[in-house]
Amino acid sequence: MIDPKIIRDNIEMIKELLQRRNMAGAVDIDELKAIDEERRTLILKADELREKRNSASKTIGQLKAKGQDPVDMMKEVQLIGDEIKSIEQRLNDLNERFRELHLSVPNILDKSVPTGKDDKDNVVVREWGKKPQFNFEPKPHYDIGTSMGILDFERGVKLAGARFYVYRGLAATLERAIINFMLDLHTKEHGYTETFGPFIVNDESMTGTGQYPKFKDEYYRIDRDGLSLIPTAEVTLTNLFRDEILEAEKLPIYLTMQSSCFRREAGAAGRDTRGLVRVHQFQKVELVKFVEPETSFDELEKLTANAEEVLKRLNLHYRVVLLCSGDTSASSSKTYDIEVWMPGLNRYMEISSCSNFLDYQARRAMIRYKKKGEKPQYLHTLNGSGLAAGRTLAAIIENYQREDGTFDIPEVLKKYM
RNA sequence: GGAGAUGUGUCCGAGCUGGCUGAAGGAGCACGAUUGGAAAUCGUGUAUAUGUGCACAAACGCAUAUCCUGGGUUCGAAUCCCAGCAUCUCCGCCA
Repeated sequence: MIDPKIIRDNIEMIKELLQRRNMAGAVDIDELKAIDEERRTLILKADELREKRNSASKTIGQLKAKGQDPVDMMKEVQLIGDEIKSIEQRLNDLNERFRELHLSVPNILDKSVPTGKDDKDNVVVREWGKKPQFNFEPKPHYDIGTSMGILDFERGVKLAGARFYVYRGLAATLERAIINFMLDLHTKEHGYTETFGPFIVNDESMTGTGQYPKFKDEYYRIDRDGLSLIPTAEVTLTNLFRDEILEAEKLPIYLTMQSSCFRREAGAAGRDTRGLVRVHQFQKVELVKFVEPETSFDELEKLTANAEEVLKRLNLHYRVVLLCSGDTSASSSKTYDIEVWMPGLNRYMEISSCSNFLDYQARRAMIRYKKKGEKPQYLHTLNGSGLAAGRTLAAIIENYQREDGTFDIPEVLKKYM
């Protein structure tokens, strides 16, 4: 959520924002404004009536204490009560609709974000390493893994359906090694605190980070319990401090957590269907930061660098892409994607996404901080993958492959095997 | 899953035979007085949200709401009723 006062006073700016984000029709800003105005007059009205009722009730109490029985006055106040009740009912409806619309308004974009329609308009900001050269035709990871007997897609389908897979032997061990390596790097060298929490969370948590209410179709929800499987540990980590006021001295807070991530991938049918690239369950090491507002863009650069460091140590060629206005997610004000080179697929593949949400999530989730002697204010949240483990496994298989159909283990992972 | 108990401010803790209680008392914290300095002592202050006033913002004023959450009864609810949630105890179950 962005500050409702900003919307109130800058209708045109918000409309422009929707244009740039390629979601012009997605939110009815005029309706939002109209509802906001109506609810404010009703709040005023209701408050005035309550004031009247409070003072009248007080008088009634005093009169009764003196032994009188002010029947007329009580009748009168009862009518006020009825009026309040009907205003409250209308107000409830309005507030609900207002919140619905308000939650749908995307975040303000940072000035540095290029205007563009989709991923074709994203801007490559840097590259690291170079594409490996092979004196044979490099194969995709799923062919290598399947023929080695370490990736089993058929049995994944048998167990759970399309886009599920099974790791056997080396693949399972290697992914575990990847996760441990990444966690060690982020905790021992980058200053993150290793955290572990629920993979299943309630609706408030899913709303706090922006998954609900708009994108309900993309996640697995257990309706009888009102709980959802997390699509990323960002949900668990960012909601840790929901409805809390943190002391300023505790900031910044850096957290990392490994989790399985569950996504329906609705609407992605037919895209990247093969292999480990797009699946319903994958493992990921997540990075989340809670910071003071003035520092959040510096923190974004550092966060992205932390994720890049994983690829550098694995010696995998990658590039960093600044997402354009149309490709940046609604909660984010600025996002860098890190894309690793996949020789077998012959393209770059997103392996991390690092975003600065400003106070957008903090406002939804009511995460604030307080300096001594000052009022509480919303802090800024950031997150990034550090990295997606399954895709890292796929990248290693493709980049480290040998002509004989097997692959090497990156040097830094050997001690984890 | 079954039975019972509990749920008040930063914390402890009164109130719960309905009105004068945003909430006694204590602790903590902040500031001030006292002191050569400190302890002790004394004084003052110590929530959040929303709306509104001041051209805006800050500060401030006013109003409303908040005693786990949501409903209800009542002229009026922290106090009564209902539902939910959480914690604790006992039983059941279990990696």
